[in-house]
Amino acid sequence: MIFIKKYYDKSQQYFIFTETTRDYMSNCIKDITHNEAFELLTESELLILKNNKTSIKYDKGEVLIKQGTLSNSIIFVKKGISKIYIEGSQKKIILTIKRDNNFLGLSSLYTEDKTYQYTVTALEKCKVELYDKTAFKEVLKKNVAFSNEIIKYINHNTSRFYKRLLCITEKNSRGKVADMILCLSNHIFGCLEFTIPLSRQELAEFAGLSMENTIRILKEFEADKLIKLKGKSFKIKNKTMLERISEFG
Amino acid sequence: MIFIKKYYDKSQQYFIFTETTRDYMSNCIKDITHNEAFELLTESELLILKNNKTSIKYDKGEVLIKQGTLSNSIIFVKKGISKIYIEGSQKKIILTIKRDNNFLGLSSLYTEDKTYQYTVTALEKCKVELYDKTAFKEVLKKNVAFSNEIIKYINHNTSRFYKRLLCITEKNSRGKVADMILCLSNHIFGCLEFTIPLSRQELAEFAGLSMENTIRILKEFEADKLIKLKGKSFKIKNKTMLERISEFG
DNA sequence: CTTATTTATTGATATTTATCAAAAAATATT
DNA sequence: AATATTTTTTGATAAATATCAATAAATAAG
Repeated sequence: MIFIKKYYDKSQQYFIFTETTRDYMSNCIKDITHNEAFELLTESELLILKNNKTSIKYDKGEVLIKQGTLSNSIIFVKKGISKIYIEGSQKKIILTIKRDNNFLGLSSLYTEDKTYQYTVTALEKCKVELYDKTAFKEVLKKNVAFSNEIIKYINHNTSRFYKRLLCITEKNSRGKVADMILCLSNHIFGCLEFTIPLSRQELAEFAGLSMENTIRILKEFEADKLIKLKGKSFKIKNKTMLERISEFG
Repeated sequence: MIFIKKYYDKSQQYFIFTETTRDYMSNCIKDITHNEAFELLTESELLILKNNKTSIKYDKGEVLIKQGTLSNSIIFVKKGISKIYIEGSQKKIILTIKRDNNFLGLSSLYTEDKTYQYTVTALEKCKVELYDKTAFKEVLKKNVAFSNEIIKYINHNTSRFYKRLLCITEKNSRGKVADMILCLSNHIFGCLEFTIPLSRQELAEFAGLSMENTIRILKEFEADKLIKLKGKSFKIKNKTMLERISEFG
């Protein structure tokens, strides 16, 4: 039987699940793809982008965007998984993991600070298109529907971060790890069995915990038969319980 | 002599400041005002807004925006201080405190989820203008410069949240409290002596700590002659040291 | 002005989580 | 295949922080 430890529950040291109708705040809101935006462009606008486009392939581990450098490009990832993270003075925190058909660098479109706010590195081979920011802005000026679609993507990211901020403040370490596993399953891989392109250290940076703590909780989940682990391959065996740990932890 | 306690510093239990050139990540990046956006509009566009505008006054404590309700308005705060916060299932976290001449609700402009992501309440009397979202979007569609200015505001908020996320993950409790005090001083009140419209509980929600812990650290800062406290009135006596605590804590 | 109620403060304590250290396992290198 | 190196895991421990409880102070209500 699995319980969730709660702070200072006097009557019983462990908290047993009860059915309540709380708002369930998870990092795991579904991500949206960004490819529809291009369909809003006219031939001439597409041509502007085409003439200011560079197609590049990145290998695993290579840096697509480096925090602090001048943001001269808007990047569209056609294929591949990448991690977006902020580098602090002591720690790193992975904001999100992005799949195919996503823009990178939109949050640096119009800002006083002309540098990228985060670093992006490829977690596997990535095929990307670099658009010159000036040209991209030109198209943005010409086409209001396109511009609004871009606002939509930016706002979608923002609402993800609101949730993430709350999760980091509110959830305990088990909740964070459960949430991360569900996030990987639901939104990155879309299935219950997957192999992560992340080290344990990176998992910790994603969960916002120390590596040792993250590992310990993963092992705990394994002992409780919630997941099955083998190196980087994960198998979710009791999704309902993971959801409850994420919700109540 | 003031030291900053560091985790497990073996050689010496307390960490003494050393001059390094680290990136200093603070929540306290300067906020921008949003009134310039209106200057980009034509007469006819201003008229559309004017015809879809309601002017309202809110008293202290009243709710301007409620998380989860349908986002039918874009709000422009002409005058007054308000707090923006996310309500979790167990905790609240104050995202930011906004002054005069700021838009609220921009992050709900274009989203699948048509509800507000956060709650906003007045910390003092507020004079606001409610714009019908449909009309606001109509103007956005007509005027690209306006649209881009709005993107700028949204992105500015985003970069604030990136920093905030990092601060919450990286800083210890003293660093968080020091950072909060500096934020209030630099960007909300613009001076070293100010009276906060926040309770201790709200300060804790702003710092992301428990109320008791927040109070204890405030008292500690007072004992160390960094600040002077009297109820809700604050006086900063050693800004340099606060900055270092925020930086290294 | 007195009493009730809320808010702020302090102290003691428990829990969570990070850190350190060392071993085991996995991967890379020769 | 043997060795070196890195990553992962485990155990022990310390520090940070939250919680509980009780008191003090401030504010509101009668």
